[in-house]
Amino acid sequence: MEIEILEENPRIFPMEHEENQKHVLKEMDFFQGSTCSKEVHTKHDDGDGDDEQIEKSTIEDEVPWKASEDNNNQITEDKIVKDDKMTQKHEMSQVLNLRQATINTNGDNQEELNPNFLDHDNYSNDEHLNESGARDDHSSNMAHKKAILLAAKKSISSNNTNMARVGMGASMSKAKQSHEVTMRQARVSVRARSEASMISDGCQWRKYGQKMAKGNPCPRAYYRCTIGTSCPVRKQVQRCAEDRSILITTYEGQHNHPLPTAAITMAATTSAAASMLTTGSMSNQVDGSMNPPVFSQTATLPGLPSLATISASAPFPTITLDLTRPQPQGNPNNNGLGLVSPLQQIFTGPNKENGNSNLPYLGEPVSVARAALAADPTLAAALATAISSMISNNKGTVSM
DNA sequence: CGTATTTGACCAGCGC
DNA sequence: GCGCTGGTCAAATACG
Repeated sequence: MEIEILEENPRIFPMEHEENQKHVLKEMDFFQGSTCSKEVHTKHDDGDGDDEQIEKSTIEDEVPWKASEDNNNQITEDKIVKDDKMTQKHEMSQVLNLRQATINTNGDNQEELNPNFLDHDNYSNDEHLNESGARDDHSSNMAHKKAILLAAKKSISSNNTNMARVGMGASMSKAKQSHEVTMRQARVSVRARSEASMISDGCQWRKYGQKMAKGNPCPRAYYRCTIGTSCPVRKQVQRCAEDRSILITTYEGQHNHPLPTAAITMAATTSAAASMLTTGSMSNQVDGSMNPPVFSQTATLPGLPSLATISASAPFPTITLDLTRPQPQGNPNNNGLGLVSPLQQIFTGPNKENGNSNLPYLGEPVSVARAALAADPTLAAALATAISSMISNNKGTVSM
């Protein structure tokens, strides 16, 4: 798995904002008790057998995470207090937010429903929406989207500014261009072995293009996020030229909407890995400048010599996680995906032997997720999302 | 019929 | 300036 972070603040979803946390809490409450994954996964199949397989795999892959969620319902109060203490560490805030979103299933925050939540038109469980009173006028939103797009096109045609473009097409308003410049600087690349045409990350994507890239016989597919209204997040999917069993997924931009439950649940676990990657001794190995982030060299993440490296040609740092690489035999902490010692520590608890107890301990529920992570390369996408979120929250505290 | 995908065309950036 | 390349658009097509 390879993760490239090209900007200091690559927030896929700015969880540190209170409103967004409320979104998450509301969503978790909202979907609680529903059958796993049905409510958050719409059909992705285009009619052929392969994608049908993908859909089935997605549902099956959801199960361990649902189990993790259920286990979190039984989490002790002590553990919650333990989590509260974690909030004192700014660099741990993302983990806590995600965990709280996971364990808070009693609906305490229902009255705090953010009206913006109603703007998201792709939560497919309309029945639940109606029951909760949060009606989603899908057709109305689609008409609104089209109106916005038409306005944007008119704007760009009559307002030929010299604003710098960031690899975008021609049909974009000045305001949107400005937005894109800010939002699309983030980039996260994931390398994972997968036979599927696209790994499932809990989000909804719509394909908008495909190109043959130079030096690779496999076409590169372009997707955009369709969950939020005019969500700027894009992703590219391409098979590795050297090893076509490796799927390279590159995410770019920040989601402007709450993540679907499936993505949140996965991120709740994988954010632990993200935390490990973006905190601790990492700053010892890279340039110490705080802002803007500039890497002067390639660094190997501590404890993850074959999983994660950081490198960049300034000013864009690159974190590279490669779960496709084989791991040494006989390592008791090897989970098969290269998530050796430090990540194992996150999953199993603080390792007092090496003195590094600053890493987040997610407790027993995550052991289920660990198994899922070991068995499911699609979680790489969730990890990428989590890492992006973590790094955004670590701005100023993590040297990148 | 509405929505998603495909695919050729178009545009901008970049190197020569 | 020109050609190459990557990224996006949008009409055509497929699908449920």
